Amino acid sequence: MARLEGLTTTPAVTRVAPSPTGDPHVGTGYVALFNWALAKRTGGRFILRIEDTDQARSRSEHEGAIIDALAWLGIEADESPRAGGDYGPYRQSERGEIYADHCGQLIEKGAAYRCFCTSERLAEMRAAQKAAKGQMGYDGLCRSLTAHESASRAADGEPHVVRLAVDKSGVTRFTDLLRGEIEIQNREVDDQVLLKTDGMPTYHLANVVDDHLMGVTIIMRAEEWIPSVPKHVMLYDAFEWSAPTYAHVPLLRNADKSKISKRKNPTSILWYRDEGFLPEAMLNFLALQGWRPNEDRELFTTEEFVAEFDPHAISTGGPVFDMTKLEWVNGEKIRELSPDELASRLTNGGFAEGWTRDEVLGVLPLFQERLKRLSEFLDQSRYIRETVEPDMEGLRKKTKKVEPALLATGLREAAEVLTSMAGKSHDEQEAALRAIADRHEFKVGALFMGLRIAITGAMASPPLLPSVDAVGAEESARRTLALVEQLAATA
RNA sequence: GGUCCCAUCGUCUAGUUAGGUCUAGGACACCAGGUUUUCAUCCUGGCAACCCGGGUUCGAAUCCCGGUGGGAUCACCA
Repeated sequence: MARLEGLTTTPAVTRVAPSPTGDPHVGTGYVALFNWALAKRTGGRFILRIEDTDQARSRSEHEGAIIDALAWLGIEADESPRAGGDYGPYRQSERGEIYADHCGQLIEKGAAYRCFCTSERLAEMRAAQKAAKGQMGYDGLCRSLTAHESASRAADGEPHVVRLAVDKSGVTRFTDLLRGEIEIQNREVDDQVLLKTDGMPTYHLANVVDDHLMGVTIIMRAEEWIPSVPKHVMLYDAFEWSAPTYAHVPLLRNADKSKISKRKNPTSILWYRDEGFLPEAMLNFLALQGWRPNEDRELFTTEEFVAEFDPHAISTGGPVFDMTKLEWVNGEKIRELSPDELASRLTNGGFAEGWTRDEVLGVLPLFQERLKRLSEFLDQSRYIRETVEPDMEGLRKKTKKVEPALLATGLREAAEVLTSMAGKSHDEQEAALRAIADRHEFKVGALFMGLRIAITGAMASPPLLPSVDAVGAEESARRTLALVEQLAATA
């Protein structure tokens, strides 16, 4: 496609510009990671700008949550409301004068005009356009106002917005790094509102002014913005600025291919954190949605990603968010961690309530290869701390061929072995247990399954003898004898 | 509906820029087998795709055109 030489070698100034209107969105993380990686790789700057011009929906607590969530992923902005920087403020609500001033320039140049139309008139106009199945968009009524009338009505305090004066003839072309040349007929472009009645800019104005003033060199954002690029290009032209490079990345999708949404997928980064997904797994997985290293390899570290990332290589198809693959990546990353590190993550992340770090470390060998999410730890390890209701039905199924009385006898003897041989090697213990089954002439598997269900409660559980160690020999024997009684009671 | 974007296994993708090396490669998932007292891990193998139709060409997954399908967008939200 539109290959840009030097893109990965000249310092890039990139940005992510979330709106603080909800929980930190996984899509924000997705776009942020590409922008961050390019800036980092090229030794440029990565800016986190808060687009809070929608005063009704923006909430300040979301701003902090977004910055924190990105930091959790390992994405730290060089410039942001929190980090500061030379091109601030980084909160659009604090840049009102800048927009007003630039908007004034546009009006003077004739590239924008005041519009006094009421929302009622706009609603009627749209209804009529819809009924007539005609072209949608502002009809340009206020565009014919004389400069004098426009200025004096504004001076009288009449509420108004400022609109972009689009030349409806011709076509606007721009190049997208991933998609090549895109052209849109100007008649399709609406006289977009640039400055709202409340004096705040809309996205279109704010975004262009800020990106220019902050020195942004490449805009990587979601593809949903493609249709509005002509408006931005017109603004750059009107200001006589040169436009940055555009790269519209695909949208993350639900299983039905629609744009990823709360209803069909967890979309909050906080949810993934609280479920026990590792930030490095999350980042690896997200990067995989459209990008991959040169070799056939899907697991990589954040450092490797940064070192190799090239925006040209992002694919254009919208990737379906696959939780199963995320879990696989997470499991792999969990297994890569040192037990020490994993124990820390478990305790610090609140996934081992009631356990000390050392206690966790002690039993970790039983669970490290079994965890897909850190949140599973408590459930998987429950049997170690408390008696778990044994799966009697499972036991019956697995020991069908053994005389119940015989099995009971075997289990009683096994309980005896567990206590008498406590502290001996697992090999010796196992040999003794096998001898029991052999003596009574039934399958060793049945005996082990009985013990397993007695001690861990379930048919599928961590290795038996290490579990006995973790539970304690006395307690294990007690649970075994309890099972024997339960067996007799139900027989 | 208008406009724009996209289109390789169920899913993520390699291959498309410079057409042959592609009887289309890898990974997840799934299935089968091995290791294991269960599960998990690990190992081996298997299933499985170039949306359709034309054209260009000796040759097309790759280039062109037309369909079809999916998506996004048409706000004083971003």
